[in-house]
Parts: sequence; C-alpha cells; structure tokens
Amino acid sequence: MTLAEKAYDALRHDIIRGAFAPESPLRLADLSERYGMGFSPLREALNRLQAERLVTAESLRGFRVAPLSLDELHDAIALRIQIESEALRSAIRLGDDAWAAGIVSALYALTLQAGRTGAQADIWALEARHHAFHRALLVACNSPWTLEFFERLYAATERYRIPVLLAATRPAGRDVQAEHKALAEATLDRDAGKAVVVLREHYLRTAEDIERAIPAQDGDALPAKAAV
Amino acid sequence: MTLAEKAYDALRHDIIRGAFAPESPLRLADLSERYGMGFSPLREALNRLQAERLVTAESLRGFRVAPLSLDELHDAIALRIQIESEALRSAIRLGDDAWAAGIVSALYALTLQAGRTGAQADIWALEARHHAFHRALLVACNSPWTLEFFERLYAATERYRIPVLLAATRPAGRDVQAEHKALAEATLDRDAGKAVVVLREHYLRTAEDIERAIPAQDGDALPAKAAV
DNA sequence: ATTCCAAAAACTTTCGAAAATCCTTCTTGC
DNA sequence: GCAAGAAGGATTTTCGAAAGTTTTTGGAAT
Repeated sequence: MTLAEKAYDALRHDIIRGAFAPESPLRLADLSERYGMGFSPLREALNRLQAERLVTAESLRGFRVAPLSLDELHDAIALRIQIESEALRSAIRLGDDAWAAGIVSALYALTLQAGRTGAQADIWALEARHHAFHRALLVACNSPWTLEFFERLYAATERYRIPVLLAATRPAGRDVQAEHKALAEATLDRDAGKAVVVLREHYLRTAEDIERAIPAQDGDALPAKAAV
Repeated sequence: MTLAEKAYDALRHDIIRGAFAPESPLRLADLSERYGMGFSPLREALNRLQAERLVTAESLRGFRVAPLSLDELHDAIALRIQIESEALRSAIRLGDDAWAAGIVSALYALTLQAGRTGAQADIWALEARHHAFHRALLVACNSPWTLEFFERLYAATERYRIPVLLAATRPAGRDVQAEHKALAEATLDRDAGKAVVVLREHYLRTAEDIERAIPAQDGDALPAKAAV
C-alpha cells in the first residue's frame, strides 16, 4: 500500500469521524506532521477526497473539511431512500444464498457489537458493523454505480450520525436493533414492499435523531465538533 | 487556475472524448510532455479522476483509462433514468421562471448547433449544448447530490456516445432533436408523467444507438478507439 | 528449445526545495 | 485617527531528483 493510499484512508476516516471541525483548514504542514509523510501523498489524498465531496478546495488557498448543513443532510437522506429502495428491490430479486447468508452474518455481528457495553463497547467497531450490514443488504443489486453512490452517501450521512453515536444515549422510544432485524427479515422473506417501507422509516428516524441531537442554530451550518 | 486544475480539465475532456483508448496506461512521462507540466499536478488530477471512476489505479503500477463495457453502459443508463426521472419531477414541482427560461434557451442553442452542417458542424460544441440542455432540465431539483450524480453518470455514459456522434450518420428512424423538443415541452407544460416517459424513451433509444454502433464482440469489453 | 535468474531499463512514488501566492503587520501619508 | 500600500511571514503549488518497484532483457543451465 502506498503512502498516498494510507493518507487517503486515514484522512477519510478522520473526517467522517469528526476528528477535524467542519470547514476547518487542512494545512499541509499540520497533516504532514500528523500522518508522518511529505506533502505529495497528502495532496493526492486530498484531491480524491475533494472529488468525493468530503473536502473542499480553493485555488491557491488549500483544502478545508467540507461543511455540514441540515439541507445537505436532508438531501442525502432523501436520495439514500430513493436509491437504496430501488437497490434493495433489485437485490431481493437477484440475490442468491450467499447474499442472504451475508445479511444474516452481518446482522449477527452488528447485533453482537451493539449489545456490548462498558469496556467492550466500541463505537467505531459498531459503526463498521453498521456500514457492513447496510452494504450487505444491497450488494446483490448488480449495479456497481448504485453501490458507488451508496458508499458516497453513506459517508456523507455518517458524518452527521457520529455525534448521535458519541452521545451514546439510547434515543427514547426507539429500538434501532429491532429496526435492523425487521429490515433483514423482510429482505430475507423477499418481501420487497415491506423491506423498502422499513428501510425508509429507519432512515427517517435516524434523520430525526440527528436533528434532535443538534443544538438549535440560527443559520444552516452545523456547529463544529471538537477533535475526537 | 492552478496547473492541477488545468490538468484535471484537460484529462477529463480527453478521456471522455476518447483521445485515449480504454484501459490504455496513462504514463506520467507521456502526460507530462502532452500537457506541458510536471508530475505533481498530473498525479493530483489523476487521483481526482480515479475517484470519479474515469481512470483506474493500481498500487505502484500507475493509472489507466477506465474500461468500457456494455454491462456498465446498461447500469449507468438505468440509473440515469431512475435518478433523473425523480429529479425531473422535483424540478417540475419546484422550478421557477428562470429555470423554464434556461430550458428554452438551452434547447434553442442545442437545436441551432444540431442544425449546422459542413464546416460549421462542430461535434464538440454540439456535445456541450447537449450536456447543458439535459442539465438545465434538472437544475431546479434542489438536490446538490442528485446533480452531482447526474454529472458523474453523464460523463460515464458520454464516453459510450462519442463514437455514435463521430459516426455522424443520422440513425435511421430517429429524430433526436424532436425528442429533445418533446422533452422540453412536456417539462415546460409541467406534465411530469409525460416528461419522465419521454426522458426514459430518449435514453433507451440512445442506448440502442450505441449498441448498434458497436461491432459485435466476444466478451464484454468494448473495442479501443483510436486517438482523436 | 525452455526455464530460471540476474541485471538493466522503465516507471511510479515520494521527498525536499524553489517558486508563486495569499495573509498579516507595520509603516507612511493624509 | 485612518486608509493605502509595502514588507515580511505563512501557505500552497510546482518542479526536479532520489528512492523504490515492476517489467523487460539477456544469458546460463537444463
């Protein structure tokens, strides 16, 4: 693995998980020290992340962490519902036993991790299981472009969900794992109509949780998060 | 504008328009000579294009032009129909007078350019008008992510359409400009149902034209095009 | 003739410094 | 006191070379 790839993985990871405040400048000297490499691989990684809309760039003025806004959250969630609903229908139509087994396995791993508490609770492991589960549902849709856009929108929306995960307070009146279980069951039953309804509800509730976790703001931009 | 941005624009332009054969290696020494700059800005541009799936990269083995395949074409067209249909409905619901005027203007410019023949015919100008027209239809959808994906899929599919444009033989039994006119009219009439039907037919016929223009192949990969 | 291995060549990747630009601060003139 | 502008510092961008890896070539052994 080249340094540029390591830089890409590390930066993407750190941006999604809120290690840098939205809109804060990503200075090469700082990044060079943080990640222990020269400017070249860092700039290559930043250019990739710019194309993914996780960082913004301005000519001769460097790179910044992409901003967060409620408008963008709603846009991304709405598009996820639209794209993933179709993808889920396709996956249900096309998926084979290996796909189904992948869902069972991913749900099991997710549930297991979600059940861990105290010293064993690991929010980043939980996040990885969550990503893997949602991906497993769609992976049989036979559309590389759909999966590409799923990954892009997942990353975009995950930035908003991290504060909710960090708060670690179970949202009142919501059992997220039950929703995941219901989603997996409807999918494995090949009940596309029910699955997409459950999927939509799942995402809309997540959006609500995120909005609830955000302190009221005058404008649209969301507050910066301290480094994690 | 920085050299890296110029490199990005030039490379993207040249890849979409078939100046390099699909899967051909993009060697830095060659690109450095072609575009008259050093390695650094070229590598940054290539990294951005990699994130956009217009080039592929392999560790320590450099960059290549992304391959073309009928599977990918069908995937991209199907997703364009899905995403743009929804976007068109939103635009019809939300669009104001400026949006409508933009469609009229873009259609006029497209029709004008399509009518030019002989020395005045300019396939790249026509392509630019075509892109602008399809974008103008959707621009009022109020979804930045949708527009982002539109651009990505437009670029991806345009690579397949270029050979058809270059052939410059009017496909038998098809009046593309009439389709554009019908699409604009249904949209300006705010007849969403009709507009999305026309849009779907328009794209499916384009896919057919592309397939017809392609010589039969054993495998899935499409033939390389000579440099333009 | 073929396979294996070493050396050379080609190429990518990374660094460190130079060049160019932007931002801040301080001075000057009014 | 305040605006305009120049000097200095900080930062980004680009280059050229060095380092590292892959591919090709050439030769020896089977």
